[in-house]
Amino acid sequence: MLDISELSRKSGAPASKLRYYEEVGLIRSVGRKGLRRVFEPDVLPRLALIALGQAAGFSLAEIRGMLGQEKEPSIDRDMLAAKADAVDRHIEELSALRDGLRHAATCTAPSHLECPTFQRLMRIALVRQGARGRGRKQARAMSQKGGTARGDNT
Amino acid sequence: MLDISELSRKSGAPASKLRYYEEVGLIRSVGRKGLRRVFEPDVLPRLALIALGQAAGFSLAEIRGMLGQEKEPSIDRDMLAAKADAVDRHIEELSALRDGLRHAATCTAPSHLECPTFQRLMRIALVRQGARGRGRKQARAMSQKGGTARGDNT
DNA sequence: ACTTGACTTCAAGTTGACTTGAAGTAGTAG
DNA sequence: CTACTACTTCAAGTCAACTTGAAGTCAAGT
Repeated sequence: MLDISELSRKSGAPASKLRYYEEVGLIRSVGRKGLRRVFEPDVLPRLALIALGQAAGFSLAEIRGMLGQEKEPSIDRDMLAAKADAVDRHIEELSALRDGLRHAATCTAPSHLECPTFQRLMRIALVRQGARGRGRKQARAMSQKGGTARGDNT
Repeated sequence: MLDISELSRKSGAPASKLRYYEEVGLIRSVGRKGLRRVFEPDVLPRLALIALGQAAGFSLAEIRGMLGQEKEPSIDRDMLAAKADAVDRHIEELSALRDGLRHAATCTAPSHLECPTFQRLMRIALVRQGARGRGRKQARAMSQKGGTARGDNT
């Protein structure tokens, strides 16, 4: 059993974050000692899991969905596989970006704008921009709002 | 010369975003026709460049720094190379994550918590969490705030 | 000349993920 | 028994990157 400061120390997350996570249902404390939360040690791996999900680009809401409220994470395997695919696509995009950046760094064309590689990059960038639902925040915000997102004014 | 709606249509970005970008100094309009902004066509590649930077995980502030206010982007090549390296590190992390996710999706260990691969994943996640300045928003927020970020309450 | 509709400004709102601050409480050391 | 300190709650603030809304303006078509 851990109190919040121990958990904070061991996990590296500030106490405020841990309280927040509890508040939004990502972790649970198993009781109180006086006022103080008491955590089971298994929240540590769970926190790691959460950090993992974030690193992979998922929102806390998505992560909560993936982890469920069970004690044992019991992650949906199809979900996981789908997420892996999503990460993979992200990686491909980033690879293209990296290549483009490297090229741009060494390119001697008079202006980047005239460099074909740079132009290819731009196309990639535009594709990304145009892509909906790629797991970033605006996309989610839009989907919640219901999507008449292009019209600037009525 | 383009007006904002043409630019919006061609770039795929809503007009509000374009106004916002101008406001924060990412793009410039070269004049007005009546009230209406008039843009030179070269803001199109510039917008692509901005989208590119975002895709690579940079903040608009960073991108503004990279692009400078010159008309010709004139990107600092060392900067670019450094960014490419950063993207590369990000890719490596994501690759590990993807591998881990895939494994987790097919892993038959009684609980993920007991699976060694999953544990490795967690270590990666914790490393990521511990790493400062990895180019995401909190990191930036911290660096601006000046960093006494661990102390929960004085 | 007048209407129209696409633009304009400016302030305020939104979202996610937290942090910060004030004010209160309780286990523990002395 | 009293201080002390580390916790507690709750509301409010922050940050980036935009979006939304209200109210105004102006160029062009009829």
